[in-house]
Amino acid sequence: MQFLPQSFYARSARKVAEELLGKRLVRLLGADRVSGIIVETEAYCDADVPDLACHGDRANNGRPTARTAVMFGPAGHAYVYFTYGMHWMFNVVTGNDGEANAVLVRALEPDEGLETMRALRRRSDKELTNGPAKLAQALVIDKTLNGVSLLDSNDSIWIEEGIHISRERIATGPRIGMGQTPEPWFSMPWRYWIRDHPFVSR
DNA sequence: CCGGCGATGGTCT
DNA sequence: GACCATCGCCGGC
Repeated sequence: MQFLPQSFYARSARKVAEELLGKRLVRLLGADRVSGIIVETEAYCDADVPDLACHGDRANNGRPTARTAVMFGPAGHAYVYFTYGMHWMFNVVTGNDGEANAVLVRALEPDEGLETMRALRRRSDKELTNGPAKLAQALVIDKTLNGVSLLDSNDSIWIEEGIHISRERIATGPRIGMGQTPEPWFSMPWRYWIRDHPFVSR
């Protein structure tokens, strides 16, 4: 297996968000390998740029809280948080240790473990992983994975090399769900996706 | 099939 | 009360 090295993650969130497109997110469930190709991401708290859309900058004046502590830790770890009373979101920590940096993985193209995903999601195939909470459900991602390392297989979740995505196929735009977030953060084009891909979330 | 809308309901503010 | 969302239901094409 080719685990992405820590040096891949220890860069700006925007760079990592763009380069995660085409990589393979793998979850090991017992003997079952469940995986998908990453097709949509969002950068939060990019290095040295204040980001009021980001938990790490919005909460507690940019200081860590119990919820956001992992974001401030070393790159290459999972930041998993809970929202809307029922959904888990999977992020990867990027940037420098001590700074809040992360990339939200918003959608996958299912690859391995289709039968497992179908049993977990109970939806049509195109609805298996085309949204951040959907892919968390399809890969059984919850708070028990908050803070674990993605740099080896010890915690049954990691990211591998996948398929190459040429620059022409990458689209960018404002992030989803900005709500009352003020400008300029509301419109910052820190969402990345594979153009016209059927598993992108909207 | 697709878009709008209300309900959902834990955690942190 | 807001929140990095989804689902079921309703109307329309």
